[in-house]
Amino acid sequence: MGLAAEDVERLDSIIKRSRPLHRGDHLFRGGERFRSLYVVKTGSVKTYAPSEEGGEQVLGFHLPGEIIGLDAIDKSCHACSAKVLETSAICEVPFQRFEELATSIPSLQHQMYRLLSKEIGQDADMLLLLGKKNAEERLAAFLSSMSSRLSKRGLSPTDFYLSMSRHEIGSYLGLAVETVSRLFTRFQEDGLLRVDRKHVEVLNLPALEMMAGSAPSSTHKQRSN
Amino acid sequence: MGLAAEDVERLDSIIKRSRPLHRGDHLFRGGERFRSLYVVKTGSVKTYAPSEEGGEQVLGFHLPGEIIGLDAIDKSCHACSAKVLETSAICEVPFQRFEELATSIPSLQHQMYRLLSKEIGQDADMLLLLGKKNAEERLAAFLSSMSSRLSKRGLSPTDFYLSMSRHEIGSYLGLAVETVSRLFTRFQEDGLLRVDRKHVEVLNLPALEMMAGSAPSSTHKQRSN
DNA sequence: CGTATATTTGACTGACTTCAATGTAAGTGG
DNA sequence: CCACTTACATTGAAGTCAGTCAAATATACG
Repeated sequence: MGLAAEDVERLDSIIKRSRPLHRGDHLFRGGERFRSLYVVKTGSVKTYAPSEEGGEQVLGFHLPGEIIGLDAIDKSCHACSAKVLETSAICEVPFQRFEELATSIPSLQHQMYRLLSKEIGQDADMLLLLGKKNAEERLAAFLSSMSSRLSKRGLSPTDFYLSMSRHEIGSYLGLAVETVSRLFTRFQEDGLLRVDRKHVEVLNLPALEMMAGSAPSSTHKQRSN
Repeated sequence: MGLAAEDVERLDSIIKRSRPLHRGDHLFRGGERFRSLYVVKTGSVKTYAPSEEGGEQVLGFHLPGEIIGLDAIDKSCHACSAKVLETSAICEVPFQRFEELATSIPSLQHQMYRLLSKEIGQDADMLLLLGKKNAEERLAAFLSSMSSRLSKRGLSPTDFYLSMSRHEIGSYLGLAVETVSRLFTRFQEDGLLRVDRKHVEVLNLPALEMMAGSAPSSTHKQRSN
């Protein structure tokens, strides 16, 4: 990270470590005042915006090492809600104190810029996915992303458990639950995966990544706007 | 903005003002090294990612007062390209120098965080649009957005020229050109707009905003995942 | 062990895309 | 100034992917 040892210590001193949270617990809800950023240590979290008519739009899934709440700095109150998907350890970083600290540590400042910028870049990838890719490519992209993010944390890139439901995956990818389910079945039939409920074994990662990279599998390509 | 006069002056001193740029000029291209942020003074700019097969995905349209390039801070090279849509005045802000300056002006630092965070929030809105809204709602949202952004700059919220083509609008909204064209026609038939080529007169802004707010107009609602 | 919830599977439908053709504006050069 | 070219926009017809509806399983949980 390029932080001196004493700086790391100072940063460490403002971080709050909570006891483990459990499935269904909220880190924050839409409308609440923004006070802290949250870092996932273990487990997983989803962020979502309650859309009209009770339905919810899933905005993202957050795995270990990832940060939650960056979108709330601007409005100083949360526009979305964050809910824990499985028993998780989450660190809380009070933003006000963090900002004061960052003022005196330029390299921390820079890291923060990069972090915010990275989030914007990832959103652009997602925009591309939702704007141009078909159902098959979307699920392939989702699984590829999970694979690479998990492996960054030293976990298996080809064998993992999905903590979110098919419905949540569908909401995130802009697809109906049924479509997600059918695709899992098809991917399995095609020998790309072995799926057992939440458990996924990726049998052909390169093929999955190829598919995700917006190379339509079939001869006809839709949505080539 | 909450900046002292002398700070404003310091900020002003690092900004480069270029001569007017013209339709088709690039601010930067994907792959180039990131050096500066760009602020639109007058005119408009589109950012886009060249997708495979020559097609391009439009990522955003940038109007006066808006900032371009925030996504490149992280990777220190541009992931997308930025092209001027009409004769425009653009300011260049060398990021390195900006960052140094921000270190000594905490309120500028804070503004920068807010700016980056706001961008993330807007991307989330767009995710929701692409994930859940139908064609009609998308175009309504696009027009509402244009209207409100223009009026923020003191321009008419109900009478404006679109500097981008129907094709670019379609790409941005994840729709085919033909769909966009048909919707313009329909909106006009329904008395929401008067359209003449690039010129748009909004006749019923509240109705348009209502439509954009994801309240399906017809009785049947698709994509209610 | 029974009830609620999640997932899967099938049949059908429709919104939007694709294909195709025409219309309109803008630009070029003789 | 007017053919010619090119790009953009509109409109119609037809096809398809993914959504909706419906029902059967499978799983979770009190």
